[in-house]
Amino acid sequence: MQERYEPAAIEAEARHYWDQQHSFEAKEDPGREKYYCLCMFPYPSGRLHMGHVRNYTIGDVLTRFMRMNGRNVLQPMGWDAFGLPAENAAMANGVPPAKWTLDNIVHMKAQLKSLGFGLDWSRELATCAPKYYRWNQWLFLRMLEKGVAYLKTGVVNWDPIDKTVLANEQVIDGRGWRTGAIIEKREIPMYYLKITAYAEDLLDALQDMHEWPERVRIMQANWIGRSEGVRLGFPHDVGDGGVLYTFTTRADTIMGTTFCAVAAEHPLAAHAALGNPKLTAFIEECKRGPAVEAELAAQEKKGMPTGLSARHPISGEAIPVWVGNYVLMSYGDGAVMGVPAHDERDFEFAKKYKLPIKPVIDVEGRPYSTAAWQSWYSDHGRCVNSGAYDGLDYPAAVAAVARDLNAKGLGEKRTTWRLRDWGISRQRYWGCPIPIIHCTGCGAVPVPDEQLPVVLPTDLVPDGSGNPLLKDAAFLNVKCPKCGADARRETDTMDTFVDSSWYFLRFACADNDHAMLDHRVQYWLPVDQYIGGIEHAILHLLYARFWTRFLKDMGAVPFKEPFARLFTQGMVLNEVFFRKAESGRVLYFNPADVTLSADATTQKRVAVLRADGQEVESGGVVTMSKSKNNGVDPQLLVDEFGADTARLFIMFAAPPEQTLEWSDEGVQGAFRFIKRLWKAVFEHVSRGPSAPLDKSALTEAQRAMRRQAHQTLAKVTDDIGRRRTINTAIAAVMELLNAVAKYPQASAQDRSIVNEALEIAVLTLSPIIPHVTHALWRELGHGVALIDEPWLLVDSEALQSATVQIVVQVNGRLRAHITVAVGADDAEVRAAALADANVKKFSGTSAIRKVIIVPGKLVNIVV
RNA sequence: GCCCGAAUGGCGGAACUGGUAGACGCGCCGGACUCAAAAUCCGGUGGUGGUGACACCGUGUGGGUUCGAUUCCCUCUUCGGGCACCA
Repeated sequence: MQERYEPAAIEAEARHYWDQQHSFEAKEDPGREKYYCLCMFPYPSGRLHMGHVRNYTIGDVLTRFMRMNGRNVLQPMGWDAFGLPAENAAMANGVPPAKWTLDNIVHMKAQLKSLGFGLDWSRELATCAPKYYRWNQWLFLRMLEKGVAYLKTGVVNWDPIDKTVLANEQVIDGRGWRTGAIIEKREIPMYYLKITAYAEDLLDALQDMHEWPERVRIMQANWIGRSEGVRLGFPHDVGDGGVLYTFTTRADTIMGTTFCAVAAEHPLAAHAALGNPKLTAFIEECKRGPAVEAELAAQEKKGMPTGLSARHPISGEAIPVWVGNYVLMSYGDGAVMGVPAHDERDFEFAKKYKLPIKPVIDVEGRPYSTAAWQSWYSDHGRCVNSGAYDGLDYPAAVAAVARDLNAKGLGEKRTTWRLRDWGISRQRYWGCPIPIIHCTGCGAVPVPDEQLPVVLPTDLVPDGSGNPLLKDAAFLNVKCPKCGADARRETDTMDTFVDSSWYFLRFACADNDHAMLDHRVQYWLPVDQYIGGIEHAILHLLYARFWTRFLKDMGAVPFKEPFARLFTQGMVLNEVFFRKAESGRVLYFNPADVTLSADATTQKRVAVLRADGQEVESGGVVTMSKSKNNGVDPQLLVDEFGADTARLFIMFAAPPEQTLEWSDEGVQGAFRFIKRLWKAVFEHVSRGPSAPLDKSALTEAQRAMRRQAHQTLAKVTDDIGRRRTINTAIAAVMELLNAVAKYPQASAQDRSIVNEALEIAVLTLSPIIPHVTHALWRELGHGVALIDEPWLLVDSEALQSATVQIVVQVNGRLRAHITVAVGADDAEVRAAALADANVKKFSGTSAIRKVIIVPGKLVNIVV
């Protein structure tokens, strides 16, 4: 065995072995239990970043672990290859998005291979390939047939200079990122998918998904946002008269209503604006406002009276109608009843515009003052100042109000959802074409199945001025499939979330050119373990759940939940550095090109771009991403220390579920540990083979060493298999190796014990650092490659111990440790604790009031 | 603004079901080896007081429950993720 640890040669050799053996090519085998482990596929942005390495290492650890535990594993990989960055790169470099994307895939695939991930590359897919996206188109047509896909107008960001639609990300402070032009909003026709039809099932099913993190289930439930409340109507005489409908979950506060507020897009607002230039201007201002909900909600609440009023449905009192910039047209009926006394937003609004505040709920007699908002004002309580409802509690009051409204034909109990239908039309080139043909005679005609796929041209280069497909005659001009007349292709493409809503199914049958899915889906799916960033907790995962439900309804798959178990890895963060040009355009600089120092006089931190010596601004510590240019290339680590060190380091840095702020301090430690492991095995095998262990003749020291080895095996098995805390698994093996290094080897039996401990260390580390352990396992004298070995079993005999240490507290404070026999009864433990000198000192002469004994662990003496 | 998380030594983190706070690693300090350095090995390392045994303080803030709270409840602060066209 070679004395020096040389990662480059060792890693190449191990990878060569796995390639030769086709170790990771998965085969359907109905006789074996399958394990489908999937990491969210990457966007091919150019190079891997640490977030990718973290994600794929977690997946690889679990895959290799399950494989050694006897499962037939599948771990595939593909590319989420459509999207905006390719168009941006095209504009910057003049290269077609297709070429840029495919080049990136080549590079990133080589990087993934160099990290030793056990991926089945025979199933590789890219969403930008016609053989993949034709099935997007095919399924979209099925959705159209079933009315699940439909056409409706939607609002987009319009850049008036570039005459193009911008993504939310491309709008910075209300201006276009390239032009600096003030962004307008436009309404255009778009295709929507009726995810709301599945809202109830998507919500209810979450309750049984115990293998998903609770926080994800809570986030999805809140996103779907089921609200039980009352729809209530305020009759009015505007126009020919009508009813202004609002929705509330607090019908018990109905008698506290002092105004109504409608969205700027509400018909009543439009009516009131006629001949009212000030209101017209306000409505225009609201409509111009931000499209993004976060900005909308954060902006100052503004309103303006319409001059109209409606009648309170119970009291008949006149209620003024306002336009409010915080009212969303997309939720409920686009109008709210204003109860300032019991809703914080309404309170703020009423204060600002001097509207009356009328308390109608008494919360356990707590005082009410209109001077300032108190947190309990929105709590449930009993109705007061509410006429017939006085004295009723929340459920009784809501029921009574609903009943009364029902009798008047002005409302009823209703369930409202926050979830909206999914708009999938994008006015972009680099995406999956929507298979529709526009004919002046026949309208929007679906492309017939036999003409699929509608192939996206790959040689166009966008220039920022609109969708290049609009200028591509060969793509644009077609004959109408219905009447044969000259017609025009739809140039909108699909949201890239469509691509990622079913790729996990396609890995089962990526080679099938005749059908979207086939029988192999039934063997491999659902995904046993899905792993990806917490940032996908809502959108991607919800869309995939919806898509799978549609496929089930079609009879294409036999299940409705695609991911049996979900693991959400924490984000890898890094500082962002940027400069803002006068045009408003923002340029990001990679942290690797920035030098930090402290200003000599002010001691304030200064960030300087090395290339030009000029200052850059810091944008805080955020997720590593292409768009913020704050990724760290893992290749630097792989080149310097090898893939095993890179993998070990990122797994040891933090628990996989936790956010990780990037720092490479500690990489040396990971490298040092692998070297120590190598050296330990080297020294052991240099002394020649060790004899089989004789378990019947062990000294106490030998027993202790064995106990630690098997405790470590048990801990690693549990940490990887159940807890998914790979960091603590590594720490446990480090402790074992420390103990082995200190263990005196006097006899042949000692050598056998060390041999066993080293085997446990090498095998348990193998999912994490597969290359070096592959080599070490062979050096330890095994003929079978480590990848094909079964996981080791804990020897329960080795875990046994005659005594146990117990902690003794006096009044909850640690005062002593005592050692007692395993299985000692409470009286013995109590006597031993009370006999301890330090315990006597602290309990003194005071009477013992209570003794709490936790068997095998702790004694607390209360005096 | 709303929803979801997080906060523990100089740093990353451990403490799994309410029971020894700081495992493991980094860094730092001291020592061995070396002409020297690197590498490696050994020892120390939360703060304060004490020669010492040891004692007191200590898990973002303020409160609460408990024999006992990093862990449970309430409040606030800061940071991160999401908010429907970034993926």
